[in-house]
Amino acid sequence: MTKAERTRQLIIEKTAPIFNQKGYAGTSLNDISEATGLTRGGIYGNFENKDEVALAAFDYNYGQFFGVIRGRIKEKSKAHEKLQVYINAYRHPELQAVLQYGCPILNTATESDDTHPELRKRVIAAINRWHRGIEDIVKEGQERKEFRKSVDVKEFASVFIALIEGGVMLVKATGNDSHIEAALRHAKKMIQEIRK
Amino acid sequence: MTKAERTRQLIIEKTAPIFNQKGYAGTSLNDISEATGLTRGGIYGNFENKDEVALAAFDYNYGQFFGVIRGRIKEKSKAHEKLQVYINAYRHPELQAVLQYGCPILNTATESDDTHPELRKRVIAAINRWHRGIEDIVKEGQERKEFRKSVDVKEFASVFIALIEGGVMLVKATGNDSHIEAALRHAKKMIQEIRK
DNA sequence: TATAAAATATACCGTTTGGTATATTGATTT
DNA sequence: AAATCAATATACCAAACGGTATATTTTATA
Repeated sequence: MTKAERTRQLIIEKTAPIFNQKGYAGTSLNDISEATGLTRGGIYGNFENKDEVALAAFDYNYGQFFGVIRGRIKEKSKAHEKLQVYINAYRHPELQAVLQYGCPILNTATESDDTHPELRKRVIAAINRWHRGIEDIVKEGQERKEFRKSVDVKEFASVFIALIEGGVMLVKATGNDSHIEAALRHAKKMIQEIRK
Repeated sequence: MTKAERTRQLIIEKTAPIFNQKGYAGTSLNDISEATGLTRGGIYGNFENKDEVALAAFDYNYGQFFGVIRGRIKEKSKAHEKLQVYINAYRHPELQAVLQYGCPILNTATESDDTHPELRKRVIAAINRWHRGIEDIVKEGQERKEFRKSVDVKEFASVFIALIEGGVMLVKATGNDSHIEAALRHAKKMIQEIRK
């Protein structure tokens, strides 16, 4: 790992939380400079422009989140336990840093959908992978006869994600935990209801 | 209505969609100037600063949305029909303009929660009023013996809102209608399930 | 250890930012 | 129609913006 590669990584790690907190438009090069302890030269020697930093930061945030999730899912054998991982994620200590300023997918989605096509592409890819991940778990559950065959897999995944993201929005905005607790409790019920 | 009052209203109406599209940090005074056809003088003669314009714009967007919703709810007599109004809102032509760039509550919530306390206050107030509105409908349904007494009213409202907002996020980000269709279909099922 | 190459700091660029003092226009009243 | 006052345009400000050319430092190679 060369010096530049390490610096690039440092820039990503230090700015990722800032982009998640302040958004793309709200994060300035001064913010980036301050957070990394590097001057403009150090940043532009490793990234072409602010866009590239933002894209890499989103990828990092996304990767952090699903890295932990994937790891926890692998520990589980039953499909309903794997789905449950997403429900427990909100309270998982390893994810506190990433989720401190809200879900990066939610935050980046709402900012980029009408303003930043490149960032939006990444968001779409992230959502699709998350969606497919849930689909796969449900399908697996169906094949093992753990879940009913009648479940509409895609529909389940959409509702499951919408619930979680909606709950995150409500709790981050209001500071009132009861919102996400309600959403997650409902998601749990959904899992129970598709079990045979 | 004085000239200044009309101008103030014009500024709000013209900038409200822009703030919803580009966000607070992403909307510049040039944007405001362009959209209204006014120069800086005309804007700062009617608003103290950019913050005031943004706050007024949010209130306007919020008011537009719930104005239409409230009107439609009044037309309905049964509680389950009133809840259904929220589900149909997404496709209501009168709301197309407001929802064109996404839900203002969702957009403003994700941007302001860690950056803009004043804006966040408005968002919280909006969410609370929405939440209470749903609570009241469900309570009314319980009193008329249309809904089960066992329903946790607050919990129902949180899940209902989370579903809708999560669905809006997914459809706006991906452009794939199936997400919100799934979320709204599920919300409809939730209404059916609390009916006696 | 001298030298070449890579990585970062410095100092700057033009543009855009939010905001203001003042001149000018438009409306209202006498 | 003149005078007055409210409302908007003009012209400007300092600061912050994203970005770049070049000097300097740090690292790796010979």
